[in-house]
Amino acid sequence: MPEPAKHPAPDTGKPDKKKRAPRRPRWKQNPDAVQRDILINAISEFADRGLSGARVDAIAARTQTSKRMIYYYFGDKNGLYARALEAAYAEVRKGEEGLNLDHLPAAEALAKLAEFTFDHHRANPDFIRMVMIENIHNAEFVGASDMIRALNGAAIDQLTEICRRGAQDGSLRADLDPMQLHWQISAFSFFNVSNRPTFSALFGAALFTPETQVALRDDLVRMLVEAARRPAGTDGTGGK
Amino acid sequence: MPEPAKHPAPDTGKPDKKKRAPRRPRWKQNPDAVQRDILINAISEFADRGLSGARVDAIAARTQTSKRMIYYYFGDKNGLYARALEAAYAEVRKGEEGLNLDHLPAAEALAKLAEFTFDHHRANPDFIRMVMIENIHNAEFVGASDMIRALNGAAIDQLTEICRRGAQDGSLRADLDPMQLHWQISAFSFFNVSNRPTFSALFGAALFTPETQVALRDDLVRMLVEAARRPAGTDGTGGK
DNA sequence: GTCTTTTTGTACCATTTGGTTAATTTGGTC
DNA sequence: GACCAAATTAACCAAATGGTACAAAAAGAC
Repeated sequence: MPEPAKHPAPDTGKPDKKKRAPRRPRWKQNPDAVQRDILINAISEFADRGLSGARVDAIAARTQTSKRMIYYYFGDKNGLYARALEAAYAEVRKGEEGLNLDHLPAAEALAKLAEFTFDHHRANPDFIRMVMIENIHNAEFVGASDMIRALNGAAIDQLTEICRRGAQDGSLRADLDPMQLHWQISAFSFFNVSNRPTFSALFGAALFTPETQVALRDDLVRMLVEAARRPAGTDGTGGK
Repeated sequence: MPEPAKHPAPDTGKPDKKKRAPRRPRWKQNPDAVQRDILINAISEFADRGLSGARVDAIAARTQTSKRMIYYYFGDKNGLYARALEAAYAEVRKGEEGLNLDHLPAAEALAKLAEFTFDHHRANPDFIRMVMIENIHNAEFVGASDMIRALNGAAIDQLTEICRRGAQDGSLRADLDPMQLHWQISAFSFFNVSNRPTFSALFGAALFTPETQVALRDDLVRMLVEAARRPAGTDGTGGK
């Protein structure tokens, strides 16, 4: 990770306050690193304070660069937010790549996907908060991003494939709706992170200890997979 | 609902712009109605735009009264927000009163409670959005309100009672945790409203037609109640 | 009625905040 | 090494915004 280029030397010449010869410190160009620096810190600030609550000056202060550069590269606050949102999606997406479900029996693939989603959401609270903020703003920016739509389309495709295999070999109900499944998995996994503050404030932190979280997750996955199997004990495939 | 008291007559005297004798229109005092007017519109504005995004001037413009009165009654923006949050909780709470679960078998009571929660959340999007905003702000204000804590304690008590009865007559598993049940019911019901914007933007509105919502709800309630029953088909109580 | 307290409207202010102007340096090219 | 576009810094600005000062009008006490 290349440093965002700053302060190579505090300027050897005298300060010289006069308008002539302001004698600024030397610096190196590094547009990519500067933009990444800005985006990373923008995500933090937006996730912390929301779109309206975030301050451009605060983002600038977090970075190694200046406010002017934010406007130089991203136009305005909303432009920065839109790019930060996409960056957050992309970042989270990277973490999903390792998951390989194709070789697993459908029911197990479903269980593994749900389990992974729960853990992954939990590990990326800033991303969750960005999505919360988007929802407060009626998904104005998510809707405008082709990239984000493509990313989520892939998630549905994954589930569609699982459903197809499950229906084919009879391990899962044939009338499952991939979108509804996605909705259910997301609901648990998302809520667990998004509403942790109010839930903790009202009922204490008991549900959020590592052990309880695992128990909660496993209960939910079991419940979900059970519901996705054939109605009664018709079959038995997929039982580990 | 008493009108918030305003403009009973547009002032009979001449306008008279001079500093002397401004000659304002007559008005009647109605502190309660004015405060309610402010709170209702504050909830709308905060729910629409978030705590930082909401503008005190915009709230004032929504009311029949003036910005000055907001500060007179609520001190500052945060004070108004805190009161609006409490008012939103209280308002939603009122809608929960009719629910009478004590005379139902435990499993049915659980089903009815879950079903009701789903519908009730769906019918109160502004309340959900206030809670979302609170979560963005780390539940700072929820945590500070005894009233809100009390309200939610009651929700847990309700579930505790159901669990007790269910364990006693064997219709529900004995190891159920009321708080976890509350978490599960809330997760579905809350997410369904809170994340509707992004979900719609990404996957279309199919999941949010009235019919699909009912189907979604019933699936979830069935799933949840099924998981809360005794492990296998041990018993059979509660089957309608 | 008169005096005090509460409630309301108008105009205003200080600060914050998103955004900009203009100068300066870098790094490459001819 | 002169020249130029892209990158960067520093200082600045106008508008928006939370909050107030002040005076006037109704209500309430006596």
